Amino acid sequence: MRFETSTIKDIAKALGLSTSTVSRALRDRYEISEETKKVVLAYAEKVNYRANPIARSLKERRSYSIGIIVSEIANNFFSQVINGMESIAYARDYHVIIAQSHESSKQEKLNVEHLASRSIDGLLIALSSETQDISYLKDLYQKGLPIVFFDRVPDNFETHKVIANNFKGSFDATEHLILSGKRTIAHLTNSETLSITKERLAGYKAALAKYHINFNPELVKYCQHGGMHSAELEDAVKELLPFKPDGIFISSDRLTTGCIMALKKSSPEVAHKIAIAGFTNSSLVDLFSPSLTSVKQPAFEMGQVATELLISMIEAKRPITEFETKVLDTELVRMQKNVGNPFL
Amino acid sequence: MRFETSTIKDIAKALGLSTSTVSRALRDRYEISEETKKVVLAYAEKVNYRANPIARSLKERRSYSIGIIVSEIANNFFSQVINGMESIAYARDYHVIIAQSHESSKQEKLNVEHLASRSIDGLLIALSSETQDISYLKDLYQKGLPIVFFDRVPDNFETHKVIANNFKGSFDATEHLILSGKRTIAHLTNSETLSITKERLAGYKAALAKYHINFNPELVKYCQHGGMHSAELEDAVKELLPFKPDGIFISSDRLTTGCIMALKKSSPEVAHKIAIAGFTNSSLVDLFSPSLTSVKQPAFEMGQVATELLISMIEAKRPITEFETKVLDTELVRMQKNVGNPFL
DNA sequence: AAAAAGTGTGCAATCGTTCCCAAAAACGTA
DNA sequence: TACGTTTTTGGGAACGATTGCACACTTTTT
Repeated sequence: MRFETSTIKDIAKALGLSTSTVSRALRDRYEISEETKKVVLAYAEKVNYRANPIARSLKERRSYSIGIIVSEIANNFFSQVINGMESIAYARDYHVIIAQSHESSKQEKLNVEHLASRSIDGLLIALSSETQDISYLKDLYQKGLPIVFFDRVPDNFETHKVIANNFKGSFDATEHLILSGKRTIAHLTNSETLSITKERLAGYKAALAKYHINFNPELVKYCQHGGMHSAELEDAVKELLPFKPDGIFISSDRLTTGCIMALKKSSPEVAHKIAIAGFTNSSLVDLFSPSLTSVKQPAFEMGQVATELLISMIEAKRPITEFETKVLDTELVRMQKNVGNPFL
Repeated sequence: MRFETSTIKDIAKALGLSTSTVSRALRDRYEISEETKKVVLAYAEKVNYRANPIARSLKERRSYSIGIIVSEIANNFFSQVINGMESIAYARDYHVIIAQSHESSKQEKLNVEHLASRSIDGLLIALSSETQDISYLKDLYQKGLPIVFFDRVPDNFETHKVIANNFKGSFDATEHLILSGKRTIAHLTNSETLSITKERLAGYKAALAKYHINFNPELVKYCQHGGMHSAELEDAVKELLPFKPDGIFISSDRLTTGCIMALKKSSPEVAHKIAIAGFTNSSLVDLFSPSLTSVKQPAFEMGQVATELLISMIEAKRPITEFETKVLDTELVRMQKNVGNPFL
């Protein structure tokens, strides 16, 4: 079960050189004669030499790999973010290791520690909806692991962060509902502890205030597990319906699709009467019935920006003291009236 | 930028033992006195010792990690497969590295070679729709890398494979369309070279034959890039419409959603008049309008089975000579008549 | 012509483990 | 007591790469 790959030693032996010389020729470092370099490179090419990244990692104490933690890859938003991350990472000769927390803080910690022990050079993480205690991340950070947060960020952690303009996205979506004549607008959202939850709630409230609509806390429902359990969502929807909302603003991808599903299942007769606006990056919204207004996050770009920041930290010569929080604008995609109408 | 973790050497020094002894105590191998073992384990626990997987990989020439190649993680089917793989891998102390081919054979090869150089212990792969030449996989396999194919498998490669019962799934879906009274049934499918394409086409043909409907090759459209380019899909749909199909059977996840989208975009007036049946593992089909009949693959289970087979290969004492191709049954989820009707 | 500076190469240590081999300790038996 | 056997431990060589240092050789400087 073992590979037969040629090593630097094999090359050295074959060419009658020392391993150091071969290494230098390959790495193109230090002064080395053009001639020997050419010979070595040619031979390396011939035997299809590939440096062993494991050995290099051990020696250099770094792995040229970046860890990514998201709650789920089966999520439009996150898979798009990951694609953005990959695009930058590959271009800069890093590769990525993806792990899923499944919205469990325990799983999250396990994954982070596993990645750390595999000598990742940096970590890109969106916190799980359960996560409260991030002290283990602080420890790792203090030990020298660069970390960049995206989407779901902690507020008591000084490092680079990349988020969407959650306040504005929520404000716009809520305002859109109001301008379409809705007055009893419910808000279905994620775990109360998440940064995105707070920011999106604030945007929702601000829009209500602008149009002098009273904020009713009973119209806000939190989902501790981010909609991972369908019962959680169905309960929330059930509790909202008695208030007869004419609009719902939903604050995350999974919740948005889950809510429509729950609505259709529990009360198909009202499902089409409630206007829905929600965060989602699903490319399939055009197919949904009832249709909805969606807030799209610049997911791909978010992944790119986060990765650029992380790599800059990794490759920084001196410790970084100034951190940025990049805020990217969301896009409001208004419901298309005729979509979902079977007679068109 | 470096971690301060304690090594086996540190423990040895602190306890006045040799590294060999400490290693043995930790690994629980060879004969070692209960007493020293206890002391070592206690101290290791105290300093929170974590073995360095990189060093171990180098020494043991294995990494306890499994490579996964799919065309895209932003695909319901594949993300579910990956979840199945993770579940088994983690339980058996392996971890997974995911890479995407984006349906490009070049990217696929690059990824595979990168994973191989990172000393993965085995590879789980679904071929890209572009892939024709798998000689590089054969090379790796011959050099000792265990490979298990799933979903899209080559026929000229002797190893374990896990696939869905594509013939039956297609047969059932096509038959369902026929039984709902459709007679001009088009077939939109993937690249002609893929195993799944051939099998699903055969199922489609068989169903037609059973009901004495002539097979018309012009009603079959292939998408070389698996629907990665929306133009490709729109063209295919446009070419099909003149034949006035009353039903379409679509053979992959991305194509199914993409086709409905294209249909709605190009000819909203007929979109709801054509009955659609297609392979998809989207959890959102209930929201789609027009609604459709879907063929669901046991994705999670497929991932589990493939991973179990792979790990059995990795851990096999002697070379394996008998290979199996596991075939898992699909499930037909019939269209719900009232779904998609805004007046219900 | 000798000293200084510059080039190209090899030696050997190192990263953190594992494991072969041998030495030491403990025990048993004659 | 002497010797063999078993158990436990330590020494040290790998695994494949990088790199500081020393050394040889060439070229330049004085």
